[in-house]
Parts: sequence; C-alpha cells; structure tokens
Amino acid sequence: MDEKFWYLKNCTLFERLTPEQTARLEKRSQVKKFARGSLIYVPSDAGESVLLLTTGRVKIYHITGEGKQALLALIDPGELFGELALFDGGQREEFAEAMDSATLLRIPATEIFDLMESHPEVSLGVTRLMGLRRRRIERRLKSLLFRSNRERLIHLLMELVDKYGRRTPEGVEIGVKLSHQDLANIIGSTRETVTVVLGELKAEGSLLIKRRQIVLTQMDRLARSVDMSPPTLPSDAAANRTIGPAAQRSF
Amino acid sequence: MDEKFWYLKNCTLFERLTPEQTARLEKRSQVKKFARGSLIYVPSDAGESVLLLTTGRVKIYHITGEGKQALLALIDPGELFGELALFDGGQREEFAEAMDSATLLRIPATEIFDLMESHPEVSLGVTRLMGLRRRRIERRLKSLLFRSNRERLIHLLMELVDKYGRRTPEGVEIGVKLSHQDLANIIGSTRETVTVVLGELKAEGSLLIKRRQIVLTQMDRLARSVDMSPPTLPSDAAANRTIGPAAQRSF
DNA sequence: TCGAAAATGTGTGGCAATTCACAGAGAACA
DNA sequence: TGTTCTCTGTGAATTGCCACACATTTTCGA
Repeated sequence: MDEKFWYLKNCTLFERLTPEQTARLEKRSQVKKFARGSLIYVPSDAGESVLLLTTGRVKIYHITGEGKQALLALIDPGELFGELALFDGGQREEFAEAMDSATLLRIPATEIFDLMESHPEVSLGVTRLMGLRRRRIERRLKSLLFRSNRERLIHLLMELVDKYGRRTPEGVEIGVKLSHQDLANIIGSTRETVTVVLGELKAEGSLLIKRRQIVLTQMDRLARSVDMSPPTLPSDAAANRTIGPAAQRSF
Repeated sequence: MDEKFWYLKNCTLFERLTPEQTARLEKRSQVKKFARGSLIYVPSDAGESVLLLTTGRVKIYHITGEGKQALLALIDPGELFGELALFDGGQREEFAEAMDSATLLRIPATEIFDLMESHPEVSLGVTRLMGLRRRRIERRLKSLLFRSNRERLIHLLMELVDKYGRRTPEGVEIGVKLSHQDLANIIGSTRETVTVVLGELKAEGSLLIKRRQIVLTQMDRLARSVDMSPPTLPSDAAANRTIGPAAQRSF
C-alpha cells in the first residue's frame, strides 16, 4: 500500500470505496511535488482536476489590483482543494501556492464525476464538503462586514482555534504558525495594525505569545466580547467525523 | 396544473423529474405565505426543510452585535434557499425576511435527500447550486478585502448588473429597487457614504438616476476602473441555463 | 556559528469613513 | 390633498486605520 493509496483511504470522502475503485482512482491520478513558494495553479488555468494534499500546506489567495494578497483558505494534509472549478465554468480564479514543500494527488475531474454518478455517498460527500466550506466562507463574510480590525482579528483567532486549537496548561494554543502579515491578509488589514492589536490583547491578558505561538488564556471572555459562543476544540470533538479529519474546516 | 406544481417544474433542479415524482414532491411540500416584513426563519431554527420562492422577494441577513444588518443574499422567484442547513448541523444561522408579500414552497429535507439518492442529476444539481453560490460568496469576499467603499460599491453595481441588468438606450439599467441603506448593508458601509459615492459617480458621468433606478452609462469604464471584466447581461446570456433562470445568481 | 533575511515593535501624520444632526424630497396613506 | 413616514442629500466633528519610516528581534541557511 503505497503513499498515495494511503491518502486516498484516509480522505473520508473515499473511505467507503471498494479496493478496486480505489485502485482505479489511484491509477488515473498522478502524484505531484511542489517546492515551497511554487504555484500549484493560477487564475485562468483550466480546472480539469481536483487536488488532494498529502503533505505540506497550501494557501489559496487572490491578488487585488494594488497587489495585496487576500488569503482565502489554508489547506492541510488530507484536504481536498480546487474542487470549485468542477461546477463553475472550469476555470481557476485564484492562486494556490505551496507554503512548505508539498506533495499532492491530482485527480481528474472526470474520475470524480464518474464516482459521483455511481456512488451516491461520494456525491453526497462532495455536496457536504461544498456546503461546509460555503458555511465557513459565509461566517467569514459576517465577521468582516461592519467590524473593526480588533473584532475581525478576534473572530479570526476563534476560527484558528476551531481548526488548530490545542489545550495546554496555560490556555488554548493555536497550533499553526502564521505571520502577522498572513493574519492581516486574511482579515483585510495591514501588518502593523495586526501587530498593534495583538499587543493590546496581550497587554489585556487575553493571550500570550510563547515561542512564536499564540496562546489564548481567556478564550471564553474573548469570544463573548465579540458575542460569539466559544469554539469547540478539535481535540474535544469526537462527534463529527464526516468528511475527514481536517477537511471540514477551512480556516 | 396548479401554482406550486408549476414552480416545481420551473425550477431547473426538478425539471427532469417524472410527473409521478413531481406529484409526490408536491404532495409532501406545503405552500406558505408571508406578509411584507415578516420573518421566514431566524437563527437557531431547525433547518429541516428547503424553501422554494414562488412569488415576492426574500432577503437573507445577519445581525451584528451592534445591531447592524449584514445583507447576505437576495432571493428571487424560482430560487431555492435555506439549503445550507441540510448539510451543516441542521440549524439556521441567519434571518430570512420577506421584502414584499411572498409565497413559497416548503420542501422537507428528507424529500430532497431521497431525491438526491435516487436521482443522480438532482444530486449533481444541488452540488452545482452550492458551488455556484460559494463562488459568488468568494467573489464578494474578494471585493471586500482591502477595498475602499468606492470600489466595493462599484463591484456591487457590477454584481447587480450581472443579475438584474437590462440594456436601455441610455445604458444598462439595474432592474431592482434597493435603498442606499440596503446597498450599504451589502458592502458593510453606511447609508451616508453610499449616498455620497453614488453622487460622485453621477457627477463623473458614470451613471444616472432615473425614477429611483440606477442606470450605468459607462459600465465598461467603471468595470475597468476596478480591474474587472465587464459583466454579461442576463438578457445577453442564452448560453448558461443549468440550474435555473435566476438560481445561478445570488446577487 | 555567523550573517543575511524575515518578522516584529513603535511613532507620526494624513485621510477615508463613521457618527451625529438636520433639511428637503418622494412615496404611501388616509 | 394634506399628513406621515421613509428615503436622500449635505455638512461638521471625530476616529480608526493606513502609509511610511525606522529600530529591534528572530529565524534560518550557509
């Protein structure tokens, strides 16, 4: 059982396939490797395939007219991405870039369609994936409209906890390393503002920075300050395995 | 052939069903009427059904902590809405309000699931619907991040043209009546700012206001000023009938 | 382990956008 | 036809955020 095969099985979307189907899917797909910083696809590329990330991390972003990078999603191993072009004109509309050196599986769109037709649960799974991501995007939209940079940042921290949060003695640690610039690119702000606001939150005792990592010491209070219900940590959640370990979350 | 039956057939999602299936779907659904301003659902409602709007118009929005209304979508006759809760915990997260008196069909979630299982093209149709709406939301997110109110408003005007645009001798008319407050609620700005920016655009000769309606006299120039490609008008588009006349567009 | 490159911290001025406040215009109702 | 209510227009005061500039710290590859 070689590596890509393993990852096919690991992706909940495909876990119910018969061994023959998995083998076929594997045969028709190809493994690709990308160096850190290289582009996996760019706008106007034909979107004839779906990508399954096996190792590394990928960011999906858009470049505005003034050259600013609007970060739309972070993809972790086991997650499917680039699936939107399947149902919408077949063209990419953003950049996908490897943040570390990454390996991924390129699955032809036709394979997915075949599977969806023959396998109702795959079809349902894809729909659910689209739905969960849409929900996530909509939440993000809400967290941006009418909100100050402080509120946006707090919302973002909650999203990050939701996806990467780990309980530690000191509080909830966000298990992913993002620069202030990255955070700014997600909430549509500037690097300097993020630095300042994070500094304020630290001064207020809501969080602390340990070895380049953000630890929320007052998560509940923070959440309530922007009237959100505190997020559940992934480690706490034994309940919701539907699409995949990480594939449900997109930020 | 009564009214709701007609609308079932009109919704492209269901157009391929056999008469028996349509009849069954009709029998299990119920027609509801809502007066202008009344709420169709509110957050934390159970999302056990999908709504198909037959007459009137519906707005979907979120209320922020400070009481501001973030407008997420406008629904027109023939469009399906409230479908997100199907795949995501089954809870509503926003308000749906009738803008005019509206009649709609409430379709139980179980019916949709049954159809999706037995009818691959329904399943595919739902997925495509989710995908198109997700694309739309993502575009909106991009048009918000890092952009001034002027740019946001121009982007919004282009979206409105895309959905409601009509060619007239004077230019492209936006065939929908939205107050400045509504526009502000979409782009996350204030009523006053929208008034001012619209005034500027009028002074620059980019648009004019005729009988409470916006007419873009320089659509292409406007689009290029925010580096977009000018939208195609719905009247020009004979090409893309997939989901439904309006269901593809969500703004 | 050192040196370059990347990331963070801080201040200052400027401007875009919000807030508040009120006046006029249009639509809706009797 | 007036009365009321919702919309639109405009101005002044205020502020939150950005742009720019620079110092300091951390990271990471050679």
